[in-house]
Amino acid sequence: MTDTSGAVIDASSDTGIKRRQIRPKAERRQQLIDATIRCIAQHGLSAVTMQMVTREAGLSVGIANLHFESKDNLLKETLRFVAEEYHGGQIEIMEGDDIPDLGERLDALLDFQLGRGVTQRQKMSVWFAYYGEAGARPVYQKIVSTVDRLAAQKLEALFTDIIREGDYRGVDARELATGYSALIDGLHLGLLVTPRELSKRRARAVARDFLRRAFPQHIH
Amino acid sequence: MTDTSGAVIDASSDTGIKRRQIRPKAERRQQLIDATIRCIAQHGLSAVTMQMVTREAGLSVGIANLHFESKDNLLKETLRFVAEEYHGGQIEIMEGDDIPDLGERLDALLDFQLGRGVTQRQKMSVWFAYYGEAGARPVYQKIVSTVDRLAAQKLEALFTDIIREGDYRGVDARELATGYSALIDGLHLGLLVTPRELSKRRARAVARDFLRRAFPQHIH
DNA sequence: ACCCAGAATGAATGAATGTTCATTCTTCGT
DNA sequence: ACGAAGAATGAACATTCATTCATTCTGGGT
Repeated sequence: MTDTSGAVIDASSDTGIKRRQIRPKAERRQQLIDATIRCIAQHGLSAVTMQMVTREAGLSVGIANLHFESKDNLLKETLRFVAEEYHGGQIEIMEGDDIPDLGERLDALLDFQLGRGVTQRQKMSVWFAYYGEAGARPVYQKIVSTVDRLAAQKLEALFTDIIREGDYRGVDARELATGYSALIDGLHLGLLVTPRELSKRRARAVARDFLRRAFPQHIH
Repeated sequence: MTDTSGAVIDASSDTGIKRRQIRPKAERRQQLIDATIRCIAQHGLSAVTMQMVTREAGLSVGIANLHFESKDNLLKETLRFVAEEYHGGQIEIMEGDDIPDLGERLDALLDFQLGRGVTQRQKMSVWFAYYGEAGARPVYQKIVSTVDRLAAQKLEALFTDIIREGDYRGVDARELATGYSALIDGLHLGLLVTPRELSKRRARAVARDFLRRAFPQHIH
């Protein structure tokens, strides 16, 4: 067997022959999810095969059905992981009291949403691959909307605090939160599909502009 | 042969047996593209098969490879059709001098973008199905970005005119156009994935708010 | 040193799908 | 009325893929 992935885990002998390793279930699951993310990003959701994923993970084909029941389930769990990572990160920033200044907290949120971690092409590809199928797959809709709703509530709460602090008039927190979320999603799309036209730098500027127009005292 | 699609075209005899019809190439192509759109919306891009599409169109499997060379090509042409329909409609409104008032023209644009025609779940599903694959398929990226760039230019031009007319200060047409486009994309996403949380009505309100904040004299 | 629970493997299987092409059928010009 | 051009058909074929499971292997417990 030729190891094309180059991911030799145990190179105890210099022969390059990969030794079988036994690892706990949780670790293998994560390993497979990570490999799935890379495969979706590189080949697209519709082109992903089990062989592709398991080879990317440096494992055999049987293992995927051992830890996840089926391909469908693996894809579902991968979406859940990405969704929770993204929304979890946002929520942590929004409700975290480690940043007392509300303006700075907004900045941190923006940095997270359009910064290194999330905006990596890999993660964005996965994100939108699922969005694309969501129209036809209620399961995906449910996974996304569950975490999405919580994040939306936290954002609304943060905006409400900011509106109170800045005594802004004629601004509806809920509507503004909806708009901001949509704007961020749209910018992610732009970064993914037309990276030539929209740099990450400019995307950040656009998002900051939106916030500044709404909360001029909090964003400089 | 049982006709499950119920699309009996020629019912000249009351037997219900579908008669073979010969139609010009262009018509069949459009028929197949329309069927493809419906299939993608209902089953998702990754689940679409040639059998599914041709049955939906009420035709035989061979016909698809007669008018398009391959499945890949059919999907490509379908994307091109949807992209041109959407962006073409926008551009027509933006550069159309049949609406002299710039504020009204903005309204018309918004109506088109979040109105009946485009926001149908069918079209949105198709739109985002391709976005999802765009990360891995340069062909899709190219098709979308080509029409996208033109629409972005027209929007920037419209905004520039409005800024001049309203004498708005501290507003950059290009940046605002990027933001508005992203906002509309994001709202489409919300309508598709979380229709429970975001109604079409509210999406329109959010978009109007964005425009009002930027061009208060033009949007009431 | 030995054993065994269960983790890991990958060849085999069966189902599904894209594509081909020999054949049938329609239409239209003459 | 006739014939030819080419549109339409769908059974057949080759390929690809998800899933299974008999077998092999590993590492911790005794």
